[in-house]
Amino acid sequence: MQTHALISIYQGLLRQHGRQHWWPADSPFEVMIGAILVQNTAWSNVECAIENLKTANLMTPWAILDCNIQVLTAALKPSGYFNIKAQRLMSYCRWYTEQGQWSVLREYPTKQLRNALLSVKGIGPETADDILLYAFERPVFVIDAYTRRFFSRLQLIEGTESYDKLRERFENALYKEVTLFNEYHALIVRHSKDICARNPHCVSCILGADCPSEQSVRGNCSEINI
DNA sequence: ACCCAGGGTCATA
DNA sequence: TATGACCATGGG
Repeated sequence: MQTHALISIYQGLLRQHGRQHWWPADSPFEVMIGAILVQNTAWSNVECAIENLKTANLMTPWAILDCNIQVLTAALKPSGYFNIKAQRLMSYCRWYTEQGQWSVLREYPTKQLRNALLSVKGIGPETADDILLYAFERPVFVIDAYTRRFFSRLQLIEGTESYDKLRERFENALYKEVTLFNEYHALIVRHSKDICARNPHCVSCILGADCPSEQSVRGNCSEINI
């Protein structure tokens, strides 16, 4: 993976979209909840569910563990997969409180914390990395569907590589800085939703001046020079 | 009416 | 290891 290409793409995204200030949440625990609820789901739906949780006073792991599963399920309805996600929140909160919650977990080395997260049923590699990066502020590079599509259109990856292989490639090519990884992933998501989401041929729109968004929406984006 | 969204698990081959 | 079915709502 070429470091220079990744940096210039990042700079292009940042210039076009500005800082994203992720993750949109009031607390690290809310980040964790959001990371589980957003699995294969539009964020706008997750926002509704999080509002429901706040209204029902269910934004602490203890409140969730104590509540009726049907109450939890009802609150999660707008985010889809509500039966599964209610169970995933429960099992996550059980793990989280039994491990000693924030004050204990924050002391774990990143690798150990990642393995611990992956041991929870319902937490896969991407959700674990969302939590590591945006709640625990560890320098891990999140790989999601947008990231695969974006970089495979730029022909910098094949796209079918394993999750961990891709993650290591990006992490090895960049300075392991939390703020860089935070903004980079947020910018890829923002960019993908904003401009390229429904256009299979839009590979770029990265250098805003070369590829105005209106043009890209019509499918006429020019190839980017990295 | 379709398609997709900031995935993960489980059953099969 | 690698596909496929399943989970379910809301917006384009």
